[in-house]
Amino acid sequence: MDEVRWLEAEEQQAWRAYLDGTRLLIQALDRQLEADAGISMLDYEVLVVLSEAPDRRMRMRDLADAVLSTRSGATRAVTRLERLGWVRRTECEDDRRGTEAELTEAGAAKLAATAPGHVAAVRANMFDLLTPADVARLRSIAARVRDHLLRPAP
Amino acid sequence: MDEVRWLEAEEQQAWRAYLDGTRLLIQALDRQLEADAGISMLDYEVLVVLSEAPDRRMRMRDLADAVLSTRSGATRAVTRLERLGWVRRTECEDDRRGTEAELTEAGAAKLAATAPGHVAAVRANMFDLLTPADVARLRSIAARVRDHLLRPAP
DNA sequence: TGAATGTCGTTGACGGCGCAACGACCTTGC
DNA sequence: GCAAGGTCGTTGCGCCGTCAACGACATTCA
Repeated sequence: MDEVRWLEAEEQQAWRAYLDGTRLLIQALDRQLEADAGISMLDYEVLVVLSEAPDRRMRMRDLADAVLSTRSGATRAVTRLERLGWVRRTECEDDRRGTEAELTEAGAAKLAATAPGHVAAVRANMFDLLTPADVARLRSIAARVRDHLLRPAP
Repeated sequence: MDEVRWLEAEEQQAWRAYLDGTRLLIQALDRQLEADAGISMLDYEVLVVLSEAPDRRMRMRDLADAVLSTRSGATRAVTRLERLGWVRRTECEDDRRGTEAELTEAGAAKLAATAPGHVAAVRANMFDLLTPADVARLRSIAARVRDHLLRPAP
């Protein structure tokens, strides 16, 4: 191990602020969703991803990848959402191992009812604090980090 | 509820990239710490916070606040770290309800051994991808979000 | 064709975390 | 001085997530 390149003061502060700000933000959004819709953030993301998929359906594997979770995470999320009636399971036609998750009408309605409050919270705690230039820069930064870490298994 | 101000395309992309990039980054750092030091990110933060405290000791309540966790989270983290010998519990002198957590010599050594790898990972997955202007902007953005959400109970 | 290898989704075991409730202790206000 | 109410740290409970292992099925390749 060579000698260590520690973080500069500016980097240190950026890192702490990023860590703390992110944690607080996610917590706040999770609470908002839990309180207003009785749903977790992962569950919400599953609904969003499904709602944007062709025919509102997706294979479990693709769903897991889309929400950056594991297969077992997807299984359990879909099981929860299925119990609530927002999602339905069907078998794949071309691959008899496969299962597809499909957004139900009730699920689409739930999402439509939940989205405004969530978006409002995202605005209030994030975008209302940012200038357009901030947003552009943040998008660029976050995309770089994401793509860097996504390269191994895209 | 008035009509909804949805996210602009640019905001939408920034938001998704931020969410995904953050999740991947935290995962990567957590894995690195787990693999190289057998320690979680919260545990690592506890060690860092303690190492920077006067006399390397802190009350449980302050510790919980410092790592943005709950009292129970702090209790369990300290219990874990105590079992490993990195942290020691002592009673408060002026408040007989209180408990203080103190970083041991072994804990300080552990932190010194762990920090270089962690910092390297933070660099590799984040700051090496950023220009100085990016860092300054990120710091500003994150600080705004953090302070906004910290106001209710500082 | 058929065996070896890989992938799919699920499950059991395990651990982390928040919530609520608890006993112990402190503080306030009369 | 003391009762009422607040705060401290801990713990039982339940939820959620990952990991490892599994049976079922697909794919590959000789």
